Amino acid sequence: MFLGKRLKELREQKEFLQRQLAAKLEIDTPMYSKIERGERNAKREQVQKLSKIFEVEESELLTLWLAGKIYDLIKDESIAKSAIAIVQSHIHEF
Amino acid sequence: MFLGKRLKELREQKEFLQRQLAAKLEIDTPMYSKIERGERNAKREQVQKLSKIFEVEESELLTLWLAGKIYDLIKDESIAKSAIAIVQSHIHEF
DNA sequence: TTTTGACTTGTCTGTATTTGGCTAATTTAA
DNA sequence: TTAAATTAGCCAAATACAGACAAGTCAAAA
Repeated sequence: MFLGKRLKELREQKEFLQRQLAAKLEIDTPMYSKIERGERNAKREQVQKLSKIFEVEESELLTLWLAGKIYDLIKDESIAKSAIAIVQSHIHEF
Repeated sequence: MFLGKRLKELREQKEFLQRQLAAKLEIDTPMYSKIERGERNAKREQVQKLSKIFEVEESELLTLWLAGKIYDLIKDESIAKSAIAIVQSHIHEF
């Protein structure tokens, strides 16, 4: 999973323990572990907190987080590519 | 919304009433109305039923349905484009 | 101008999914 | 072999959502 992989990188780089991050997010360690492995989805506010803790751009982590949510939606769909193409053609309006 | 717009087209083309389709899906008319206007999400099985009723390819409607779900996820996100780009680069593995 | 029929709006509720906590098991490091 | 860190599994609380129902709008017909 996109976000989890990056969180693990950052955590190891900064030499934090899962339980320390869990404490900062006010969840228990197993829960943090699940987020890191992509077994559970983080909430938006948690991602925002994590970007502060790790001192990276909020948009970096939020992008990975959103990508993961999209991926969960389409991962078992054979029509995934065409659905994404439709969305893209309507996104240019932003 | 993608699916709703197409459903309305098909319904008008075949001259069905909302209440007839609602009956076939075993939901009430307001519910069908909401699906058509994109105020509510159809379930996968409903989309499949509708493709049979309207005699169109199941994949056509399912693609629109999935596109709508993706769109709901990203519509308020400024980072939508980059998140989609990430997903796309990982989708080529199918 | 009433009535009728098609569709929409708003609200409520039961169900299903999500989120998080707890305990136990497993892995890793010393 | 311990001790610490991480993961797995299960249960309860919180949340989201499909669907029902009642009441509304808007046409066109009577």
